[in-house]
Amino acid sequence: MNQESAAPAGAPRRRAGRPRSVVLDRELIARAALKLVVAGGYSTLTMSSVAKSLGVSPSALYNHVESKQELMQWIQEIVMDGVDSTVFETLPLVEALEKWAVTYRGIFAEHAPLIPLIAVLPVSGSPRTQEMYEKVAAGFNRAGWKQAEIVPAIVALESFIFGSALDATAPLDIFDPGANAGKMPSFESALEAQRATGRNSADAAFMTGLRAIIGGLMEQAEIA
Amino acid sequence: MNQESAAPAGAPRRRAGRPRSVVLDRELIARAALKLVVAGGYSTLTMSSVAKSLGVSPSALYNHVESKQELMQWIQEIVMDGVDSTVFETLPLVEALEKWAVTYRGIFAEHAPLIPLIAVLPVSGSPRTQEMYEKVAAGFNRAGWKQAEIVPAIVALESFIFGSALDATAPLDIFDPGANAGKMPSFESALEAQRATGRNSADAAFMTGLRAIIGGLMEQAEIA
DNA sequence: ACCTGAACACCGTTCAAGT
DNA sequence: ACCTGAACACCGTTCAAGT
Repeated sequence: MNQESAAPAGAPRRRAGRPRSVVLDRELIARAALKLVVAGGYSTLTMSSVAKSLGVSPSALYNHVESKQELMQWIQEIVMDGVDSTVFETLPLVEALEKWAVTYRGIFAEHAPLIPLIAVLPVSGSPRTQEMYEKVAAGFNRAGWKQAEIVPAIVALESFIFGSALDATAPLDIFDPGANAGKMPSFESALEAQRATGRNSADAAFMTGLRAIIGGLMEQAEIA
Repeated sequence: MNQESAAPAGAPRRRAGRPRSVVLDRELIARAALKLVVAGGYSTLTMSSVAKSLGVSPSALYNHVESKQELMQWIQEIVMDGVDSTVFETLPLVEALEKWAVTYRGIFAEHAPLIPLIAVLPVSGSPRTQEMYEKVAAGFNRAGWKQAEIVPAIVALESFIFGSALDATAPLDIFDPGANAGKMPSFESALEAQRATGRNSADAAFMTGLRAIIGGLMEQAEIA
C-alpha cells in the first residue's frame, strides 16, 4: 500500500507551466461571492450563481465550503475588514467610538442580510471581528474604564449600530401614515417637523442616538 | 345565462346548521401561523405547514394571502399587539420609555426573524405600529420636546431595541476566543470581569445601553 | 367564491462516477 | 484530490379544473 501510493519525495505532481484553468479555494470563492453581492445584492447570491461565476458546477463548491452559511461567514470576514478600528489607537475614546460607529454602520447598511447572522455567530470563527473587539476594548481600557463595564458598553454600541444599519435600508417614506392619515396627530406633526429640517431621517436618528448613547455611557461609567 | 345562475334574492345559499368544516380567513391563517412559530420557530413556518395545520392544500392559502411575506406581516401585527404603549399615558417619559423598551425588546427577541422585515416595512400596513408611534410621540410631546427632535429619538430607540433583540438570541458563549485565546488580552480580561458579575451579558448590555441612550437623549433634548 | 392537484421554477445539498 | 451530472428533498407560487 505504502509502496504503491508513494511518490518520489518532493517531486512535482504536475509539470510547471501547465496550470489548471480553475483552482478553487476559499479566497477565490469568497471574492466571487462578494462580487455577486456587490453587483446584484444578496438575493442574487446562490450556490449556483457563485459556481457559474467561477465556471464550475454547483456541487464542486462543496469540496471547499461546508454550506452556504459558511460562505456567508467568509463574506462577513471580508466585509468586517473594512471597519476601521485603528482610530482607537490615535484618538480619544469618545471621538474614536464615533468614527468607528459611523464606518461600521455604513458598511453593514450595505450588507444588511449579514446582520442577523453576525449577531448570532461565535466570534471565534472571525479573526477580524476579534481584532476589532481587542482594539475597542483597549480603547476603553486606556480611558480608565472599569473592566466589568467594558463588554456591556461594546455590546450596547454594537446593538445600536446593527439596528441602525437595518434601519438605514428602510424606504424614505416608511412613516407615511397612508389610510390612517389624521389619526395620529402627535406623530404626524413630529414627522412633519423632522421633514422640514431636510435631513435624512435615518441618518439624523443614527447621529442623535449615537451621541446620546456614547454620552450616556460616559456619564454612567465609573472610571477606575 | 342570467336566468340560470340567478338565485332568489336574499335566499341563503346554504341551509343553516350545515356549516363548512373550514372557512379560511385572515384571522384564522395568521393565528395558525403564529401557533406554528411559537411551537417550533420560524424555520418550521412554511406555506405547506400552515396549510397542513388548517387541513387545507397549500394553494388554497393563496385565495386569502398574497404571499408568505404578507403572512409574515400579519404575524407581526399580532406580535406588535403585545407591546405595551399605554405606559406613556400614566408614567413620566423616562420611566415610560424604559418599560416600553423592555417589553418591546423582550417580545422581538422571541420573533427575531421578523426584525429585518419590520425595519423596512411601511408603517401604513400596520395599524398597531401606528398606534404605538402615536402614543410614544404623545409622550415626548407631553414632556415638552421640540417637534423636530421627536422622530429621531424614537427611531434611535427602536434601532437600539431591534439590535438588542437580535443580540438576545446569540449563544451565551458567543465571545469565547477559541483558537485565538491569549491574543486579545484587553478584551479577554474585560470579558472575564463581566462574567464574574454573574449577569447575563446580553441583558446587562441592554439595560446599560438603554439607560445610556435614554439619559443621553434627555440631556441633548432642547425642551421647547 | 374557494378548493384541489399538478406543475413550475427555483433552492441547498448529496453522491456515485469519473479523472 | 477534486470535478461533473443526476438526483433528492424541499421551497413559494401559479393555474386549470372542479364544486
